[in-house]
Amino acid sequence: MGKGQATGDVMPAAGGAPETASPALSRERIAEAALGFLDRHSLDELSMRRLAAELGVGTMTLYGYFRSKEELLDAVSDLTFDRVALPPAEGSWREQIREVVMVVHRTLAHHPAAARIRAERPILTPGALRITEAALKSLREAGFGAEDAAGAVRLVFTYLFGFATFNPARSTADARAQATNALAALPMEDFPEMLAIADQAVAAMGGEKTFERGLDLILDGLEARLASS
Amino acid sequence: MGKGQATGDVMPAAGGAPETASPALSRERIAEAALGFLDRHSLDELSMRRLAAELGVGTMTLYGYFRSKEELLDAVSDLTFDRVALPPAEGSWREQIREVVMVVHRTLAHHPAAARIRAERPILTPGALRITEAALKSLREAGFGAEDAAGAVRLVFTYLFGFATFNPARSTADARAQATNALAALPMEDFPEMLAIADQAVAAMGGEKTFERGLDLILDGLEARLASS
DNA sequence: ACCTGAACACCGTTCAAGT
DNA sequence: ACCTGAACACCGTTCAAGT
Repeated sequence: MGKGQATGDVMPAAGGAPETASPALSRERIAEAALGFLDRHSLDELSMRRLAAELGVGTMTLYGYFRSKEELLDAVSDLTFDRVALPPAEGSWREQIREVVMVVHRTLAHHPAAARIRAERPILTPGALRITEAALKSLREAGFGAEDAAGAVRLVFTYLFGFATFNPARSTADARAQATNALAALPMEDFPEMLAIADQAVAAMGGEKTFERGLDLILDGLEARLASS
Repeated sequence: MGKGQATGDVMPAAGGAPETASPALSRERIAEAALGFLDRHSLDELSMRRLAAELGVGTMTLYGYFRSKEELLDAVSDLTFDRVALPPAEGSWREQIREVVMVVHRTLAHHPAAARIRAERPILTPGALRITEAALKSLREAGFGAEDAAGAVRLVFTYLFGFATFNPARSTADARAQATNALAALPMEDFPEMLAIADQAVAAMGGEKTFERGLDLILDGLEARLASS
């Protein structure tokens, strides 16, 4: 499926090529370049024209490797998740799930566009499902039923992608300042609760600690479900 | 803030105007039209040109009401959340939170684009924060500390928007068939767990039951947190 | 005051052609 | 086999003008 369509990653005329010479194009190399672009710019800024220019080729050259921009973005998504290195399955089921989730979380934090690409399109490629498979194995061995395990995986997936998409990237000082200002502008009489905990509300808007606290709460819920079955 | 920039919703020359005559333009009426468009089409399909055409005005007319497409989308988002009718605060804190979450969930399910619009932009308008305020009130009265309450609200927000964005809309038969096929194509030796529960995995991909099961698990986690503090 | 066409600087993609 | 410019049908938005 998919990846083998490239022409082989042979360097052109091995030997004293100048450093500016680029290796032969391939689906992989183009997807790689797109991923690199997306780590530096937003998804909206990625265009076939800009990407081609960055690779030093004509725009239409890319269409020799991908049928459409959508197919290219699918490849970027695959590349991202193919690279996730699964942690060894050690410790309790809770520790195992936690590790898998954190590995995916770090990937999404490092490649902010990866989650966005996936919006409304399901993830159904082997490279990505391999991660689901590992989580499922830990849960089933711990005693979760088929339905509970499937629901748990889905909940965690929704949390991972939701967090990556709807929390200010890297919770910049800028985003915090903006939020603080917006809250300060609220009328005290209509928003007593929010204003009383404004500091904590702004802190909870993003960052590692917020992610992990939410994850731990979900794991608490899973633990309770397991105990009562 | 904002909404009062319109010129007033006066009908033009009240009287025997033909039915095709449209009421005077206003920020509200344009945002309304955009929301209607988005309920029938995807976010990608909304363009200033198409929206203007649908309203029977020139494209540039819209720029007399909104400085940019982004500002228009913000208004659509505001409109959506302004309309959420908060349920009466009755019953236990858990019932109260559950009701608020379900009301927002129904809104997002009815207006699929609303969540997408919000990706990476925080929600900080009074109409939306009013919902947060209600949730916060229930949690604080129940005894949640400032940090726990802020974290709970954030977790629930992430779940709501993550679910709306990353689960196949309305879990159509089409999406299910696609998922079933993709799973059936996996090699049995690499995906034993996934294939053993394929039916449940596909069922968990979307739908009301999946949403509510995830929500109840989060509420279980919150309950445990409250009990242990 | 309110509305707008033309124009500019972009898009993704088809097509017919270049080597 | 691999690459590509021109062209088409779109975008959001600026500007200068219309009533």
